[in-house]
Amino acid sequence: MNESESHLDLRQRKTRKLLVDALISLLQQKPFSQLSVTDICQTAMVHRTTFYAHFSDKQELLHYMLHQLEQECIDTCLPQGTITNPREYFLIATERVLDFLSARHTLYKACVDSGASTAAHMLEDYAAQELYQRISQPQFQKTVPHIHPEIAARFYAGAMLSLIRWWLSSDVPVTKELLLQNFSYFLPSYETQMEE
Amino acid sequence: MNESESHLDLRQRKTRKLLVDALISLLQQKPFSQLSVTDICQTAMVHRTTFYAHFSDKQELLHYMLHQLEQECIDTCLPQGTITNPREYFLIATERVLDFLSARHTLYKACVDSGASTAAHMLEDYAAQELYQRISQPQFQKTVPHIHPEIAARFYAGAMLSLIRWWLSSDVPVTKELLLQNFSYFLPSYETQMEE
DNA sequence: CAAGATACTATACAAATGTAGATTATATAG
DNA sequence: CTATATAATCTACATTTGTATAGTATCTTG
Repeated sequence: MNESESHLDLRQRKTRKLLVDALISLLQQKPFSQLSVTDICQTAMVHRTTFYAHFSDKQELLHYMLHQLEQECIDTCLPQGTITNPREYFLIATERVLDFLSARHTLYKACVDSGASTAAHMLEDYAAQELYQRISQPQFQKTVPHIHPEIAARFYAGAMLSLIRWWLSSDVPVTKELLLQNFSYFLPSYETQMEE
Repeated sequence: MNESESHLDLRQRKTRKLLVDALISLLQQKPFSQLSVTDICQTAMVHRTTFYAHFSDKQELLHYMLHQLEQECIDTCLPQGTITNPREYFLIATERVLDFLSARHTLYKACVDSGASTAAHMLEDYAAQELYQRISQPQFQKTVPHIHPEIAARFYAGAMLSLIRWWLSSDVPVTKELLLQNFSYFLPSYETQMEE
């Protein structure tokens, strides 16, 4: 998606950036449901017909914005390189995503309230895809033998994002440290059985 | 939610049922984004002003409909009574939810495509809540000692729904049996360590 | 069953939506 | 730099949305 973006006309990229920035700015003030396409275009200083040349409605703009946010999150938060220790890999990823979304808490909340697919929900599909590639590495597969790698990816991505969504949405029912510590309990240990 | 429904005026329940039925019927033909409130009201034979007396927009009607669907799913699929074997509990629940949603595949797909919160996503919050109550049972807690019960609930609910969503959305990449068998690998075993 | 409450209908209207066609401005390739 | 393609603007219009107000039908309570 990002690479296809770069092949866009300069004018198109400019227009989309203006619209996304306008949306983010307006979401700090009003909930998504109360924003009109007209509002967004006025703030973005883009003609309304131009808007419809890019997006079929405001929902589509929201998804486009979330898509970019997720890409940034994935790039930033998922550890690069070979997985030598799956347990550590998941813990690092979870903590980073938690921090990433916490730092954008206002925007995250606005998206959750918007009734559209939440950032976390869309993130899950991305995260699962990324995890799938990494989980396919032989190093990792040793830790969950006989398991379909995509099933493992979906399982851990879903569990991870579910916990993150819960933690961000609730009013901090437990500390981040406790959450991560509990999460680690469920993770496959490396060549050994669960410790206590 | 359901119990508050029953306290509604007869006329209101009738109107809501007509609107929900109209929505479900129309979703068999067009994607949600192409439905107008006017369309829905014509099909439902309900005046448009009446619609707005119940829901602020079509998204809200969609959520209302999904809410009912989820309630039915929870009631139907989650095993009742005391949990004597957590592993079996999760497996039964997963299989039943899978079957429940499979039987409503057209509607499920339409909701996923609608860009609104998917049924599965909203289901997750419900399922987690329900699981939380059951996981609080001492019988279950023995199997995951020292774990915050709500964290366990969110973890398993997220993982379970993630797999279900994946399985329903993809074009059946694996058999249902393999999915369940793999899922069982991740479940806490009863008073013993992970088997190999 | 009658009275009062309240939900539905009807009409009207301002605002927003989504689209079509013509014109202007700008990016890109040669 | 220039020609060409194409994106953005502008205008106009039919449709939809969301709301306000008044009248009609229906439910519920006593």
